[in-house]
Amino acid sequence: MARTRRTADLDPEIRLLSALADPTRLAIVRQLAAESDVCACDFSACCDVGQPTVSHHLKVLREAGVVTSERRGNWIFYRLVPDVAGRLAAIAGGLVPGGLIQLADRPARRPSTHGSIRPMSPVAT
Amino acid sequence: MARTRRTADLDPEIRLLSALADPTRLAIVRQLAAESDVCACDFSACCDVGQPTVSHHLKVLREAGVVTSERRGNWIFYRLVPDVAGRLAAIAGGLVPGGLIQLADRPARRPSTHGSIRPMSPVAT
DNA sequence: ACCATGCATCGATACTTGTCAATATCGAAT
DNA sequence: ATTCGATATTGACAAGTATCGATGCATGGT
Repeated sequence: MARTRRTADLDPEIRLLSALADPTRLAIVRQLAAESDVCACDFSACCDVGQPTVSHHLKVLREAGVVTSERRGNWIFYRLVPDVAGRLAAIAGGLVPGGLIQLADRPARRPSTHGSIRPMSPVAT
Repeated sequence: MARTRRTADLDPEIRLLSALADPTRLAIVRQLAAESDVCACDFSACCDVGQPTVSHHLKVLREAGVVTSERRGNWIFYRLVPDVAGRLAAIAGGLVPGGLIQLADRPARRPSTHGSIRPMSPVAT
């Protein structure tokens, strides 16, 4: 049984990463970054998938807080939520190796629960 | 039939995003960002999954170019590949709305060409 | 040589997801 | 009201994947 896999109730960062981790959706998002105001009908052209599929991906992006939609007459225009790049950059910032978010202290390079450390003599208990 | 869903042969950016878009793997990567040199055995503790599952996720991360492994005695230590944060930040940079990569021009806020949804040659009006 | 330990691999299983065809809905124009 | 065009929704299906138990394979200590 899968333990924690529900996409719905995950934290926003996983939602954001998941939303972007698909070729079609990344293409959509990039087109939005370039044009900033794109009709839904334009995506089917760029992404080589059918209309229902585009609609599905737009819904995923909407629910992940990546895009917003606005109806204008007969068609619907999409925009990037402004801080998407910032949110992604923040995740990247948290991954800087020697990072800014240094933890309190790092006792040593050793496995935690395992008696001793040394690469040479792990004497269990 | 799924059209383009193989994780294996996707472009590296999708690979990176997919690798990070999982709670367990993001936790692993964050611990690596904080400690920079972690024994595989420590991840099972932090992530609340079994050992084979951790091993699987580490493999995914390795194949996505996110981590490297080094055997030291009886254990295997993992590290973040240094430029992971940079690669993610680069993706974020490509998503800046008014972005640096502005396209030529945006004549107006209008759908490209209507009359058909499917990929077809744009009929200039 | 043998055994113990840490990690990877295999096989199975359940859940998730990307896709499409068909259909419904919504807004505008007639 | 009717019709038409643009999107969304539904239902179904195939492929992906996260997980686990069992097992295999190194490595190091006895």
